[in-house]
Amino acid sequence: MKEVTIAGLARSGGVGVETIRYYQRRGLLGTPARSGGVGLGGGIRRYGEDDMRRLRFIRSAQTAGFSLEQIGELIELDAGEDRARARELAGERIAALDAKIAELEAVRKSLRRLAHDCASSESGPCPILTAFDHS
Amino acid sequence: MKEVTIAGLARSGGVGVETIRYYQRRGLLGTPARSGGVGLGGGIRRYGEDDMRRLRFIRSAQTAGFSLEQIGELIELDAGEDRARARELAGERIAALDAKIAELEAVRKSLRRLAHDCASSESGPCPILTAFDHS
DNA sequence: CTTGACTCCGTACCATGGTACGGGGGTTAT
DNA sequence: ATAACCCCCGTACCATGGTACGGAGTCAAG
Repeated sequence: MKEVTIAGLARSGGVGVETIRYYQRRGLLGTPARSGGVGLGGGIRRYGEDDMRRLRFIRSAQTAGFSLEQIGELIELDAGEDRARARELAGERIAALDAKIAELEAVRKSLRRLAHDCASSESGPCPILTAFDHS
Repeated sequence: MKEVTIAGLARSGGVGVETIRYYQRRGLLGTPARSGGVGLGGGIRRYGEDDMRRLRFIRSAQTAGFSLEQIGELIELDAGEDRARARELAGERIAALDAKIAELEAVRKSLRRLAHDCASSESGPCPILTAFDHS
């Protein structure tokens, strides 16, 4: 069942070991019992498929623009099955994504025009540097 | 010629006074001489159209995803007329915007599907909470 | 000529999402 | 059994982009 150490888990998620430990501190990932646990300082923790799925979830949700705090809430919902709340969070995020995408598209459009104008006129001030004035 | 105090400038840009002062510390905005300058501590600084334009530039460029440091560079280019560098910065930003927009669109798409699935099935675990697993 | 709103400035603090350090011990191959 | 490498944990630090605090000076109105 493919159990790995913290470094393996980190690699599987494309993050650093310290990031895993950070997520544990934030309560987003659990800290498995130490195996081989021999007295002082004990052994080494082993992570399995569940942890990898959880980690992937965190990274995906993060890409989706959820903050770590919101991700924590999502994870708690997972236990509580509060579908309404989950949909609410998703809806909020979709609206925010729509707005952000529209904004970025507008910016990209004007930046493209500017870069083009700048390239096609060799004299005078570069329009990139003055254009942001008009909005 | 409509000169204002720092609070007026801040309002004109939709930011707080402290933000203006922060930009000054960062070298993004200048600090005009104090008018009424009477001895110890002097008078109050007045800001004009140039400052407002500069502030608008900063906020717009920020919306475009430039960091304050990059904005500082852009402002320096404004004096130096280095068109090639300006185009380079714009090109980098456009590429980054393209990537970010594509990413956000992908996320939005899956989130939309998920919210829909969650709404249309009233039993079992809400798919929002498990779906991020598959990518 | 005082009151109240505003300014100046330095310095400290905040949230977010990590990243680094260091002293300890564990595990594995040679 | 010794080196080379990994893990554990607490604590400190980092970048970014601000926000807050507090004492002192300034300015316009009443």
